[in-house]
Amino acid sequence: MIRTHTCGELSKKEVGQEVTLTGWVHRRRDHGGIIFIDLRDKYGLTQIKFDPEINKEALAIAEKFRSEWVIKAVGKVVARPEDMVNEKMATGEIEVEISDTEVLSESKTPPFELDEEKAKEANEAIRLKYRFVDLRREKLQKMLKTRHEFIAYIRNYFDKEAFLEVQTPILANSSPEGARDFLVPSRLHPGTFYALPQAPQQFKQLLMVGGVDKYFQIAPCFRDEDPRSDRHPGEFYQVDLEMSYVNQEDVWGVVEKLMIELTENFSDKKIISKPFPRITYQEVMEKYGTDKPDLRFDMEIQKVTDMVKDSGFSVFSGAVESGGVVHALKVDGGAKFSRREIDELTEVAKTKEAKGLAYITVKEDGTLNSPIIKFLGEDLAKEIITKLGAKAGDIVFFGADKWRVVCEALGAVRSECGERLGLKDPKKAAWLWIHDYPMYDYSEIEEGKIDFSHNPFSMPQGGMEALETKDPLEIKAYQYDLVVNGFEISSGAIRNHRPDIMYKAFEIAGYTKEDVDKKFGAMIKAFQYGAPPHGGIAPGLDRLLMVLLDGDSIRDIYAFPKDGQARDAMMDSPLAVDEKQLKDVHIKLRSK
RNA sequence: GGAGCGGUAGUUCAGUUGGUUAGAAUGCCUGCCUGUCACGCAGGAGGUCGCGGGUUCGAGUCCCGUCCGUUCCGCCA
Repeated sequence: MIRTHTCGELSKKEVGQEVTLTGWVHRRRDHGGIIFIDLRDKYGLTQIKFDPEINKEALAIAEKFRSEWVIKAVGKVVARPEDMVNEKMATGEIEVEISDTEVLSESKTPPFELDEEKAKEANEAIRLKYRFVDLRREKLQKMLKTRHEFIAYIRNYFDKEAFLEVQTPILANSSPEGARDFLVPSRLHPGTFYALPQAPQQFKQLLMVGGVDKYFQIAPCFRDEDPRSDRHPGEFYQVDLEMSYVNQEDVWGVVEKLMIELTENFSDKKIISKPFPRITYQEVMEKYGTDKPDLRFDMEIQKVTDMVKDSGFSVFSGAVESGGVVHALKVDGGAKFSRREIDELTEVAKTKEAKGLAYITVKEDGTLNSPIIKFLGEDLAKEIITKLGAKAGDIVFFGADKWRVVCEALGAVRSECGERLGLKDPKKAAWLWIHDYPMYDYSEIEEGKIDFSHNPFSMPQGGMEALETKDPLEIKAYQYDLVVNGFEISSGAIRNHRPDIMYKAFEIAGYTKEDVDKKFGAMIKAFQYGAPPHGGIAPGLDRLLMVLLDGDSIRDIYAFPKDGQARDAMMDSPLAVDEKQLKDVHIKLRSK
């Protein structure tokens, strides 16, 4: 080693020792005759001193040092004078008197300041371009370390639980359901393509058929979709797992225990409820208007359809007459929302296709204020307010439309109110399970057509009998989600391992036997050779870390994140490739 | 693909009803300084106000277009 110690470890114990330190010049304080430098490495900061009485040549070299130069410095550890101890520094009791020094590597002036105490964080675009510099900052060093420990913890957990980690192929097949694939052209087989896996879904199920019994993988997943703040473009990681001979409870048990441990070991958040609450899809949509509710605060949506259907207020009664519902959301302390804020909340509701947002405020003197009272009637308004338990200072929002629109619009308003009223406490973790997802739903693409509402590989509740006898829209699947603080962390299911039930399930969604054989040939074939019942789940590693560490963006969780356009600003990818490379893989670009 | 917000010094930002030579902090450079620790003091360099067009006597400021960034919607089994 070039160094004898790191910049984070020297203390009074080493006083008198001759040491060699290496690192970046973090800050320099040149007093003319004497120069102090805070030398930085991964481990910390140490003040080194260049003194003409110790060594004039070293001082002369140090005069040239600038920010972010990489240097080596040899000297003696000395205790600082009593009144010169720096309590803010871990190594603040000592300093090193340098007798010999050397430049290992010069640095251009950094494109942004690294000193977090001195400067605000630079724009993300410039930090991504110079990620190798940005990574030196304490915040990102901490992220890398935590991510490493997080993954190590997970691996150890599953190892102890007798799971086997198996690497599944990165070059796989395009999957017909789901997100857009990343395609990889085959050179050996002209005109054919691999696809990067959106998830190891089929492989892990095949591992169950292959007798692995309990599988997990820190699995890279690839989806070619537009990014969001909680969705890293292109690639991300899942803690993928699958177990044989299990029911929902078994999967939940394994994952819930892990999530509790991860929350408690890697965040300062207190889990609101253990065991995690379990809510059906139907109930969560009606109460919270989303299948990823933030339960750090209560604020439940309530049904008022029956109370208002004969009110004569056309917005309400009209919605009911055309098969819709009227739901209400009471917001404690919401009466203080300004007209402008209510308008903004209305815009939020409109993003979920609501046409508007009716409301009644309860003023401090208990009287009601609302543009809809004259339509609704004073008495009915009071009755509703009383029923909902609204008191002075509260506001009640109403949604009147189709069931889904009302649920989702009020759900979005609920979330926004929680945000505005400061109810999303960063010191809390509200986990919950959502289960009993519908197996089918009306297709969003084709009017009237029935399609899988979630994962086509899920086992329908009631099995073959349900498929043959029930209204498809009434059939539930053994399908579940895991949510924390309003983020969907994971989806999972007990899988359909029976070829006959599989064909039937796909038939209802409009797929023929031939379609299934063609698209899921390997899996359907495998299920004909003795497939154990199995199920699993796949928590998103990056999103989970982001939530636990309170990151603003999923990009904070990666060493080398893509930018908002799915580019790597540092490597400048994606790039055009040589004509020869294209020829090798039998690709001809369409001329522009 | 659609909508909102933004683009001024290396960086983070300010810039009034359109009005002289576009500012601050920090960084950078030079000089001074032997106990600082976000050292201090003095001086200096640094700007295609994203780009193009328009209105105007005059545009960083107003209008149109465009590019880039960002958030949200669509999309994400």
